[in-house]
Order: sequence, then structure tokens, then C-alpha cells
Amino acid sequence: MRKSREETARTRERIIAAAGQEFRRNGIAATGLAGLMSAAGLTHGGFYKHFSSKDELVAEACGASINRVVDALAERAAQEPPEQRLRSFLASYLSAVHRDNPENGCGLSALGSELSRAGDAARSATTQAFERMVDIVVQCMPAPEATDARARARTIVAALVGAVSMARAINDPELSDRLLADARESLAAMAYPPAAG
Amino acid sequence: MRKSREETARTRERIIAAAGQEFRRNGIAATGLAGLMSAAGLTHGGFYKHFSSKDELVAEACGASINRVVDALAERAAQEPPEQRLRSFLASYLSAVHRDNPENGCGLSALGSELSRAGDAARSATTQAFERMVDIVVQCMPAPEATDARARARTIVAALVGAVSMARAINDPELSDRLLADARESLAAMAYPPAAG
DNA sequence: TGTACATCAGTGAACGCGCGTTCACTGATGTAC
DNA sequence: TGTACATCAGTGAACGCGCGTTCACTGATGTAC
Repeated sequence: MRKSREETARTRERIIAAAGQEFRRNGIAATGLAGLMSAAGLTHGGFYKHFSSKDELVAEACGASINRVVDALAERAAQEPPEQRLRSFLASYLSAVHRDNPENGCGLSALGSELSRAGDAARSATTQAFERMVDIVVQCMPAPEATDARARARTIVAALVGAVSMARAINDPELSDRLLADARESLAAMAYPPAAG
Repeated sequence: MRKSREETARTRERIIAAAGQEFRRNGIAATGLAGLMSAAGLTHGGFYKHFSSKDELVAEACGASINRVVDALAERAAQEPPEQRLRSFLASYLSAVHRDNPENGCGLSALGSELSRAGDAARSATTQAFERMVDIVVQCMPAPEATDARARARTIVAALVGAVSMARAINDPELSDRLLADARESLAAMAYPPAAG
């Protein structure tokens, strides 16, 4: 049953994609390899033909899923006229759709607290993804060259992650919606600093 | 080996306290009952004399540990002169000490993404703790009666949670420190809105 | 207040289960001539 | 280009292990008279 090189590579990507979804949906520690492999359409025995350990997959899957989402956000932002970029970025990150579909959303908010306990490779992927999101936010800001633009962008990214994470954890649907709406408003105000909001 | 009522109650509290620390240190899913019970100085067999399941303990431990931290924050804030409250609150929440000691810190940032997958009781505790933190932030703000004070306070609490969570996950110590410093600055500016920062 | 008995907190061994990992095997793919 | 052989992706069973949970047992505490 040996597979061709291309098919092997495709299988590997399929495992990484399935892992990215399962991790974001159920958490890393709570996701078993057997379930994950069957989500990828395989039996669990073949796992070690592609990865040397669960940790290696965790690092690859976290990196890939976070980067894919960041790519999509960057691409969407670039299509908007500059003055609407930030608002539209905030609207899509802080949306009910994003909150209610963690398996396809940003890994930083879906896995935040688990990433701090992950291996070094996964944490490096997290660090890079965080920086990339800061880059995007800076480029969405009305005055990207302001001296404190990057400092404010870091705070905005942290707030995005925290807001989606809390909006998911909170038990009260009204409060959850309100938190997302408030964050859209307050973070836009933070990005348009002097008196533009 | 039956114990007195008071000692039984004390034992129960001891288990809850140990669980609160272990969960914040290692995560909920990654913490086993046997290790947790031995951290409380007991053998694992006695667990079910105090709780009907791990889920019940999770809810109690999350509620208790988050509330204890929020109490401490509220108390400390009340002791500060009003004009320093917000700055001092931000300084202690967004400190390296807090980042580096999750086991005694705020459960919202230590468990954020796991709480969204927890049972209903734990999520209710999360919701209450979030609201209490918003209350504290509002009372620390220079103009607590402003119409949008509570909306900004919600964003600030979400940003605090996200910033500590990301500061822990990030692999680069300099960037981690910078994120905390930037958040202290930008969130203070958000709380003193017109031109006070 | 003292005695007799029921209760039950805590121990330590055991339960079935799913975990991450390993392995013998299969048969199509890749390589060498 | 065709043949012979080595490689290896994927299967399915099995490994030891720690998980949450249960249980028989102990003996100090609580209760009833």
C-alpha cells in the first residue's frame, strides 16, 4: 500500500489540517491521536510515518493553522480602502461567527492558555504569529508611522485574543455579544487616537 | 479514620485550593486527580467523599480561585488613592510576577481557552468573575459615571486577560516584557480617555 | 456523664478505558540494471 | 522500455501507562439512650 510522493505529502497536509481543527475545537490536551487520524480519513497506526511524536504535530499544526488565518486576515485587509481597514479587521475578528466557530478561527484565541504550556516549537510559532498580527494591525491603522503605533497595535492584538477567548467562555449570550461590540468600539478608538473614533 | 466535621471541611478546602493551583499551573485537562490529591496531602481514593466527579471539582476550584484573586485585586485597589487606582491595578495585573506565576494568578488568563470548553458551572463562575473584574475596573476609572465607562472597562478586562495569556505563550522574553509594558500604557490611556493619559 | 452502636473520612488496591507509541505485515511505488 | 528488488505509506493488533471511578476496609467521630 505504499503511496506516491505527492500523495504522501498530501496526506501529511491532511493530518495537519485535521489536527488544526481538532485542537482548536477541543483543545490540545483533550484531542487524541486516534480520533484526529480518523478525522483525516486514516487509521491511527500510520501516524508515525509522518511525525515523530504528538508534540511535533502540535507545533506544526499550531503554526500552520495560525498562519493560515493570519494570511486570510492580511489578504482581506489589503483589499479594503485604507480608511476602512481597521474597522473591517475588528469587525471580522470580533464577530459572532468567529466566536462560534473556533475550529476555523484564530488559534491564538482558541488555544491561548494551552500554548503557554506547549513545547518550544509551538511557542515559537505563536510568537511569530503574534508579531505578524501586530504587523497587520499596524498597517490597518490610520497613522502607522506614529511612534507609539506598534505599542498600541500590540495591545490591540492582545485585546482581540482576550475578547474572543472571554466571549467564548462567558455563559451569558447577551454579555458575550456586548463584549464583542464594546471591544470593536473601544479598540477602534484606541487605533484612531487623538479624536477620530 | 473518620475525621471531625471541621477537619472534613478543612480537607475539602485544601483539595479545592490545591486543585486551583494545579489547574492554573498545568491546565485542567492535563491535571490528574491522583497528583492533585497528593498535592493536597491525601491519597486519591478519598476524592469521592468530597466531590461527585472531576467536573464538580473543576467548577468549584475555578470559581474559588478566580474569586480569591479578584477579591485581592479589589481590596488592593480600594487602598489606593482614587487617582492612582487604575495605574496600580494595571501595574499589578500586567506584571512579570503575575505572568511568571500562573498558579497564584488570575484564572481567566491561566485557563482562558479551557474555560470555554468547561462545564456550565465553571462557565457561570467565569461569567461572574469577569463581571466582577469589570466592576473593579470601572471603580478604578477616573470617570466611572461616563456613559461608555463600562464598555471601555469590558474591553480593558479582555485586554488584560489576552495580554497575560500572550505574554506567557510568547517565546521571546523581550517581546513578552514589551507587550506587558505597552498594554499598561495603552490601557491607561483608554481609561483616561479625552487627553489625560 | 457513660456506654453501645452507626456513621463516614481516608486508605490502598482494583476496575475498565483511552491514551501515545510500537510492530509485523501488505502491496503499490520507486530504483537499479 | 522491461524486469527484479528495495522501499515505505498505511493497516490493525498490541504494548504499558495513567486516567477517572469504585470498593472493601479501618477506626475515630457523632449519635442515641
